[in-house]
Amino acid sequence: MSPRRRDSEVTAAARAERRAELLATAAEVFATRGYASTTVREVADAAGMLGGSLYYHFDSKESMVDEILSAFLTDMWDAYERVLAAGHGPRRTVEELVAESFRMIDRHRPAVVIYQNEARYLEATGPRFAYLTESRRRFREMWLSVLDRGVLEGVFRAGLDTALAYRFIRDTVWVAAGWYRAGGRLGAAEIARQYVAMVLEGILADRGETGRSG
Amino acid sequence: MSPRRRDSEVTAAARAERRAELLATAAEVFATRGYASTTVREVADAAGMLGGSLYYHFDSKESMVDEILSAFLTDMWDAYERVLAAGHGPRRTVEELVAESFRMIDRHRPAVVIYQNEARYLEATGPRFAYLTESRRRFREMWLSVLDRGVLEGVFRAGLDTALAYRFIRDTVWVAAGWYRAGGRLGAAEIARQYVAMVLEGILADRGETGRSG
Amino acid sequence: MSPRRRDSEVTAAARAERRAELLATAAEVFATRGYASTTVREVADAAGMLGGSLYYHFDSKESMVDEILSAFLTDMWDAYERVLAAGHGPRRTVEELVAESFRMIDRHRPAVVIYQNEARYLEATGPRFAYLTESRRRFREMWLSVLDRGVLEGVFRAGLDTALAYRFIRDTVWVAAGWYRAGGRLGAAEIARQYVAMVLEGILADRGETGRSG
Amino acid sequence: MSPRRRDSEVTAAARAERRAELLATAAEVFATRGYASTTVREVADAAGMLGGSLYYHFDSKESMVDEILSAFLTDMWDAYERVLAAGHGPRRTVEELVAESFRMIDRHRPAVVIYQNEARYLEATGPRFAYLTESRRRFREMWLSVLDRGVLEGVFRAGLDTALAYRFIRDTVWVAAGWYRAGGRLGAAEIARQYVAMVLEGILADRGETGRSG
DNA sequence: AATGAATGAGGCTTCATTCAT
DNA sequence: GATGAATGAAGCCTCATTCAT
Repeated sequence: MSPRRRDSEVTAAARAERRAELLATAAEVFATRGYASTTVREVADAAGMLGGSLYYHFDSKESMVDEILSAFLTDMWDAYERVLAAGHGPRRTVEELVAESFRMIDRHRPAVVIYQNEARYLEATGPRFAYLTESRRRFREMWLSVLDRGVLEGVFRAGLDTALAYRFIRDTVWVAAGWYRAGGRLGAAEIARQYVAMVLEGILADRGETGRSG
Repeated sequence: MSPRRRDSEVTAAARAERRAELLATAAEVFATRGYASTTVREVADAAGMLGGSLYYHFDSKESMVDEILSAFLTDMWDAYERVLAAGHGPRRTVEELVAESFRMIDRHRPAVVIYQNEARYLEATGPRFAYLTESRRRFREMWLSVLDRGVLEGVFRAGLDTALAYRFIRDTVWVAAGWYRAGGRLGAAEIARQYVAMVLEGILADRGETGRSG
Repeated sequence: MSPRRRDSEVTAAARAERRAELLATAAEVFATRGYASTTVREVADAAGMLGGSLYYHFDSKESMVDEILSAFLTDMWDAYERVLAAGHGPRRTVEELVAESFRMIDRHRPAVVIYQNEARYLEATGPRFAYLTESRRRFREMWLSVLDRGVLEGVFRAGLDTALAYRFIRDTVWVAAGWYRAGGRLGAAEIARQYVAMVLEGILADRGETGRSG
Repeated sequence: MSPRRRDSEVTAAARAERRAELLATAAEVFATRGYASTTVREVADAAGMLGGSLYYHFDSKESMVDEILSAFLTDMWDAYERVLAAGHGPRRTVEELVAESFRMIDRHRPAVVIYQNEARYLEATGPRFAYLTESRRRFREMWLSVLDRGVLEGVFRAGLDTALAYRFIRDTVWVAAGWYRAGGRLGAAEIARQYVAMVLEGILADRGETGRSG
C-alpha cells in the first residue's frame, strides 16, 4: 500500500480491526462458557461495553459465532490443502496434517473449542450453519483417503479399521484444544510430534515381544 | 424379598421405576440437544407428559442431570475399583480400564455424552456439582499412576510424557461416546480391543524400520 | 351437541373461549394505541396477567393481530357473499353492502380499526399478511363491478367516475369505525340508512333547482 | 430584503432551507412507514446521512413531526380563515372548504397522512401535541356551523343529521390523502369538484323517482 | 455539518418453576 | 399422577439519543 491512504481506507481498516478484537473476545467467552449459555451481556462485559453496543458491530449473537467459525475453517482448509497438494506419502501426510492441526489449535484455540462443543447445536439451528456439516464430511473423507492409501501401500497396519482409526485421530487431536494453553509447558510443535509418535507407534516399549490382544 | 410386600413397597418400587424411565428419557434428550439448550418442555414431550408434570417427580431440571451423572459416576467408579483391586500389571490394567470404559459408554451413553459436554458448565453453576471436579481429579490420578508405573517397569516407552499420554487416552476413549451407537457395526468389546491396540502399538505396519520423528 | 360432553370437549371449548376473550382484549388495545406502539405488556395488563403469560396462549404478538384480522375478514366476506348471491339490482346491492359493513363495524369494531390503520404496516412485514392485500383487491373489484353495472343500467349518474366513487364509499363507510361506539346515539342500522341516503342522494335540499357547481 | 445580507443571514437562510428539505424527507418516510415504526436511521438514510447527524438539525424525532404538523396546520387554517372571511353562503362555503382541503392534500400530502394516522397516538404522548386536539375541535365546530346554517337556510336537506354529515365529509375528504398522488389521472381541483358533487347530490341518476330508504 | 461509536431504556420472547384442580 | 394456566426472571435485540472527533 502507498504511504498515503485515503480516510475511507483508514476507517475501514480501523473498523475491521475493531471487529476482529471483538470477535476474539467473544470467541474466548463462548469457548469458556459455551455458546448457548453465554449471554450477550457477558460478551459485552468482556469487551468493556454495554450489551446493546455490540449490535453496532454485529447483527446478532449468531452472526458472531458464524464469523468466528468461518474464519477458522477457512484458515484450516487452506492449510490442509497446502499439505495435500505437496503430494507426500501417507505417513508424512499424517504427520503434517496433525502438525497443521495443532498449529490451528494454537492460533484459533477458542474457535476450535467452540467448533467441538457447539457444532451440533448450531447445525440444528437452521441452514445457516450447514457449512459445518459439510466441513465435517470433507474432513472425514480427507482422512479416510490418507489412511486407506497408507494401508494399501503397506505403510499402515494391514487390517487397520480405518474408520475407527480416523475417529481415533480426530478425537485425539482436536479435543486437545480443550486443555491446550498457548505458552504452556510444551509448544504446539512438540505436542504434535509426541501425538504423532503415539498415533503411529503406540506407547508400548517394545513391540516385538508384545502380542496384539489383551 | 419376601413374597408379601406391603403397598408402600410396591408403590416405592413403581415410583423408582418411573423415575428411572424418566431419567433415561431426559438423559437422551440432554445428550442430543445439550443440557442448557434443552427445555423442560422438550424432556416432558419426550416422556409423553406436560412440562409441569415433571415436577411431580423431580425438584428441578438441575436435579435431573444431577441424578443422571451421579448414577453414571457411581457405576463407573465401582467398575474401576474392581479393576484396580485385581492387581494386574500396567498393560493389563490399561487394557481392562479401557474395556471397562467402553462398557460404560455402552451402558450409559447419554450420561457419558452429557458428562463430556456439560461438566464444565455445570461445575460453574455452583457447589452442587463439585463432585464432577473431584471425579476428574481422581480419574487423572488413577491413570497417571498406572502409566507412571508402566514406564518405571519398562512396559511403556521410556521417556513417555505420561501427562500427555493420559490426555491422549482420556480423549480417545471418552469422546467415542459422541459417535458410538449401541448395536452398530462393532460391539463395545471389539471397539475396546482395537482402541487398545492403537494406543499400545500405534498404527504403523512395522516398527523396526520406522524412525520416530517426521 | 349431546348433553354429555367428554372432558376434552369441555377443555377445548374452554380454551377457545379464553383465547377469544384474550383476543378481544388485545384487539381493543391495538385499536386504541396502535399495533406497533402497543406493548405486549399493555395487552397483558388489560387481560389481567403478566407479559410472558400471553405466550402460553399465543405464539407472538404478530399471531394475535393475525388471528384478529383473519376472523374479521372471514366474517366480512361471508356476509358480502350472501349479499352478492341474492342477486339484487345495483342500488339495493349498494344499500345492503353498506348495511352489512356497518354491521361489521358493530361486531368487529376494534378489528376494523386495526385493519384501517395497520394493514399497510403489516403487509410490509412479510408474506404472512399477504391476505390483507388480497382482500383489498377483492373489495375493490366487488365495488367497481356493482358501481359500473349501476351506471350501465342507468341507476347511477351517467359519467360517474366509479373509481373515485368507490374510494368515496370505502372511506366513508370504514373510517366510521374510528368514531363509532356501540350503544351510541344511533344504532348501526340507522347510521347505515343515513349514510346510504347521503351517498345516493347527497345532502342538498332540492336537486332540481341546483346546478352542479363549477 | 436588502441587497446586502450579512453572513449570518445567508447562513440562517441556508440552514432553514436544509431543515425544510430534511423535514420533507422525514414527512415522506413517516407517512409511508408510520411515525412510530419509522426509525431515525430510516429517516437519515433517506436523507443521505447517518442517524446521529440528524441531531445536529433537530432536537428529537418528536420535534420533527411536531414541526411537520405545525406547518401544515398553520397553512391549513390560514386558508380556511380566508374562505370563512369571504362570507359566502353555505353551499359555496362547503365547496370552497372542500377545494381548499384538496389543495392542502396536494401541497402537504405526507403531513396530512401523518395527521390522519398518528394524531391520536401523538396526543397520548403528552401535552406537546395538545394543539392537535384543539385543531380537531375547531375543525368540527367550523363544519357544524356551516352545515347547521345550511339546514336553517333551507340549502341542505331538512332533518339532515349534521353531526353525521360532518363526519361523512371529514372522512371523505381527508382519507383521500392516503391514496392521492400528485400528478395522477385527476388534478386536485378536479377531484375536489367531483367530491363536492357526490356530497351535495349523491350518486343517483335521478332523484325525483327515488324514494329515500332502501 | 457530519461521522462513528457507544449508551441505556425498553420491547418481544423464552423458559424453569409453581399451583389449584 | 397429571393438567393447564400463570409467574417472573432473564435473554436477545432495537432504537432514540449523545458525544468526541
